[in-house]
Amino acid sequence: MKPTPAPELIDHIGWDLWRVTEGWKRRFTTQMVARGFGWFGEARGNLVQHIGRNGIAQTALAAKAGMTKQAVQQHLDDLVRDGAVERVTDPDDARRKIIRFTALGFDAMTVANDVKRDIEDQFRQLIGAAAMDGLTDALRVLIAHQDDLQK
Amino acid sequence: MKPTPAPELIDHIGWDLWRVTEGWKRRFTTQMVARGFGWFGEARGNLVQHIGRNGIAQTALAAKAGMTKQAVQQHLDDLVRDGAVERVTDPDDARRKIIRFTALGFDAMTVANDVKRDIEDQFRQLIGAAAMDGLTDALRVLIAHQDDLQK
DNA sequence: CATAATTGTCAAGCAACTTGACGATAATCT
DNA sequence: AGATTATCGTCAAGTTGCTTGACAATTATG
Repeated sequence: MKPTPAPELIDHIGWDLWRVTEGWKRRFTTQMVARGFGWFGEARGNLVQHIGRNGIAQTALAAKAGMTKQAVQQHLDDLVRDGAVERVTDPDDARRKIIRFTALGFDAMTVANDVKRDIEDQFRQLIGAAAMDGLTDALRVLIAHQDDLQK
Repeated sequence: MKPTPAPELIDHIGWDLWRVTEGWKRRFTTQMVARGFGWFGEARGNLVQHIGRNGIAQTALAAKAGMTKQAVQQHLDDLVRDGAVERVTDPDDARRKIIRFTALGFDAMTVANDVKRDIEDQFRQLIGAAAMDGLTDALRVLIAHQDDLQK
């Protein structure tokens, strides 16, 4: 006697975005594990992508990654332990320590880039080249205006 | 002298997706707080959207939300404490407890739906109606094929 | 009716953060 | 110059959102 299955759940863009993003992350992590870089997890990937070719100081890295310096430090402890990056004291400022990729770290980044391209290609195959371009453009515009709609 | 082949970071779709998704979540949470539903946080929102109008058992809810029943239980403890849902023992099965919205819970869902629509409208204004439709379609296709590209 | 499965629960632990406090160093200001 | 102020990295502890493991109560199955 209880009909009314009623659509109480709105299908919203945020939910769609979340699911696709989760799918992307899951695939990326799976692929990195499969290629022997299992220590290159999700959180570390998000951090490590801000380390440039020439290295970066921890605090600057934290700012770029949008995390506290303490959070960054904890991830870096692990990354140093796994041999992906190294901490070098800045000769110009004894307080500062520069984070730089090791050879292993560069390898991981190269593989990560390959994986990203692979996933992107599969996306493109699924929805078509035109839709893929549209998707990218739309996301870029939204990102560019992220701060405008802060409120 | 730098013989580094140096893989500089490529701009990938996953990063774009992540940033837009984060922006969406941040805005949603901010708006819910502003409208007096600060207890309706991000994790709870993801869970609560699977509670139907007629309620649902905890284990079934966990399956829908893709979490363990223990994780669900912990969120429900909070939601019960905040008066958003209630646990009712199923008359047909004394083991089972049905999770149902209270009046406050329904209010929260209504407000949440409004907020979602608002954000969606702002997105549409930014990128245009056509691009918004394309975005939604693209995301839906990718979601639909999520399992195909499991590997 | 004995055994197995399911439901919810208690407990402990882990990952990815956070805030707070602090010593070492560098920059700025009298 | 010296004294204050700011910055950098670090140690410690707490929070959130999950996880795995164990278990009693209840229902389903042989």
